[in-house]
Amino acid sequence: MTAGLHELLLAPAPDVAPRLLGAVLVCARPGGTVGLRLTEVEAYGGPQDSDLPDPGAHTYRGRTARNASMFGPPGHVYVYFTYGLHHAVNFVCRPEGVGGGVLIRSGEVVLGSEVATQRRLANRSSAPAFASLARGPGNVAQALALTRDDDGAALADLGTAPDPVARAREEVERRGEDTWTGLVLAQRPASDVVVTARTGVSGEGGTDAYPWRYALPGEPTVSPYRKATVKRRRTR
DNA sequence: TCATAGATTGACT
DNA sequence: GTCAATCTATGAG
Repeated sequence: MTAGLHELLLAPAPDVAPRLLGAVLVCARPGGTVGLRLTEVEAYGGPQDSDLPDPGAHTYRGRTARNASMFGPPGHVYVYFTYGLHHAVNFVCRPEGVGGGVLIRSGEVVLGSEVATQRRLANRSSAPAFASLARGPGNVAQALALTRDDDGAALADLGTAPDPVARAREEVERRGEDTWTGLVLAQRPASDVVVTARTGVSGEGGTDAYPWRYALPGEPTVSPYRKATVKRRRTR
């Protein structure tokens, strides 16, 4: 028997993150329901989380209006807006006040791929390939239709199942058209996990000192590793 | 008040 | 490989 979701989310993010691989995130909305099997996540520590402060985390410099939900109770989502056009989704972990979380970077769409495709088409000229429906944090949020409006929303514990996709499908049947967000954990934790430095994080937080990016091996839905971009000075 | 960088993405050279 | 989309937070002036 495994611990429940909310118990799991009390642990430090680097412990929680690999355990979430293979879990299925379900976002039911009036416009359609999408289920995502998580294939790539990143851990972000809170300022009080350990002896190793995390300069790559939004919470590193303390609480602001934007990141407040990261300091809230675990088992909720933190959705932030970045680069003026993308949203990204985190699960809040650690007890209230600590400020840690796990960023959902990529996943395989296992329910509602047609809905997800339609949503992704809003920003593109052509339909994305199946594997890239939810590849990269911005695309995950778009496929699931998560925005700042969902920041702080509760994450329902849908239990642990040998077949999380089947379990998710059941729950969608049972709950019907209501708006809700939930997670089914995989009964068997991934035994083989790829661990790397975090993508797109500049400075010390993006180095091997923080090997907090976790992915399932051989999954086409995992985003390619990118170094943080070095922004050049604007020429005018 | 202004400048800069960012847990990014898609289009383009 | 480069670049633009342009919100949010921070630090310098």
